[in-house]
Amino acid sequence: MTFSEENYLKTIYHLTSVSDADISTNAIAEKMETKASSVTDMLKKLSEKDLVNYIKYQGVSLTDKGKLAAKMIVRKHRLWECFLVEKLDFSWDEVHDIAEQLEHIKSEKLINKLDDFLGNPTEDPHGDPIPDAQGRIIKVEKQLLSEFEKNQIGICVGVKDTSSDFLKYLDKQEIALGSQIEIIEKESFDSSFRIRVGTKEITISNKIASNLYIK
Amino acid sequence: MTFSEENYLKTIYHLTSVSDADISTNAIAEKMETKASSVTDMLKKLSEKDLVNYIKYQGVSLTDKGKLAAKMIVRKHRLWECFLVEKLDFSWDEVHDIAEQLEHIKSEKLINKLDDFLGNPTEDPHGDPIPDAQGRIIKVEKQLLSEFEKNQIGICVGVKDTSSDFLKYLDKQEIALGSQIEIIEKESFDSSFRIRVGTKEITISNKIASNLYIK
DNA sequence: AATTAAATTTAGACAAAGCTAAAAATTATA
DNA sequence: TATAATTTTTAGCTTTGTCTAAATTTAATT
Repeated sequence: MTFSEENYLKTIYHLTSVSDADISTNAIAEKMETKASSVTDMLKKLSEKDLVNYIKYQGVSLTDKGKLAAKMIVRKHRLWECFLVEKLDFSWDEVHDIAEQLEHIKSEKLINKLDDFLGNPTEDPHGDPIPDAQGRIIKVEKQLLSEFEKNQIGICVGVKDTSSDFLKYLDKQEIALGSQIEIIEKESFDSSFRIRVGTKEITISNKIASNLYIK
Repeated sequence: MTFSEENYLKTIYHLTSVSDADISTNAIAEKMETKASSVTDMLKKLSEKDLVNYIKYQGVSLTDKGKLAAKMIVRKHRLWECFLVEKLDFSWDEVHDIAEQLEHIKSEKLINKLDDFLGNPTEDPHGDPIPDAQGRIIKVEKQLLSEFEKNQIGICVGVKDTSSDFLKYLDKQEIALGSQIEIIEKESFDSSFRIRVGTKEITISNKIASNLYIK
């Protein structure tokens, strides 16, 4: 499997986890910052290899084989992210691009040994679940902070947006995985939130609240 | 720089370290298991980028820029090999192919952090030197066991051949880096050696002795 | 020195993965 | 429902890195 094929599978996998329905050519093109015509070419190729179910003009979905392959790439990506943060002391906003490269290294033995070396983590540094060697995922039920009501208290367990900008903002506000967050006030005018993080009180926009997972 | 370009640079670097003279197209082709015509194409490209000095029909050598680039690839390869052996518990005969992939990961920060994580090793699991971040190499003077004479004693500090077969043979004979080796007898007929490794006495062929570095 | 052999390069072709522009199918709208 | 707008696909071109076969240059040998 080529790097490019792997990237397409991963993208389709991620898009599927949001929408459930078949994925459109344009959606893939947009996510991958490529052209629709390139996507069409690749879908034919992946279909040929039984990695996706593809019908012209109708969109695409992963076959079982494709889904497992995608999960293995996600597994690698997230395990490498753990390695970078926990062992090499990278911060959580720096690891994505490097993991994007490392996820394509081909060696099952390597990834399973890495898994053991890291103590078989179930989540990556952004709170996303890590599939095991069989592709099984432990789902943690979690809500967006934006769906919380006044006086509710929860623990930050993940981020939806993993962009460097967002993660650096969180660092600045001292919001990390494991932080306790309490809703003090919900401003009805702009849907912003007054929250307590640890001992500090801060105001965050609705956009921020819509990208924080709480349990 | 593409994977392919990096592989050519690395190959030229390795060939240079043996012969010193300009490298021939065929030598590169043979080492890389590709065709001479493909090599010619790539040499033009590398020359265009000032990574090699290339004159038609005359052979090729690395420029300073090319040599530094090659050293950085070798640095990455050998640091990753250390990681695999020391942290993930791979054996020394398993790491080459995986490091061959990992050496192409692009991130200076990553490789320098990995270097620190490993305690800034100066040699890889086969006894080969690891260039530092500036490309400097600590040269250790070492001899082939085959050049030793009767009654000489030394420590095994490296292997010339790093093929899995050879390394497994050494494991079987309990010869490892750091093993003390004493020449008991040199058989003039076939140039084989009777040696003492630790407490055991064994006989090894000249081919084996020609691939073991001793200090 | 002439000829043969070997090494090297050139020319032209191919597969992968991308692109643009045009055609076709689907969806939305008047 | 007919037309317009959007989406998707097709056709053809480009680049990278490879190949084969032919041409050229260098080296070896008579």
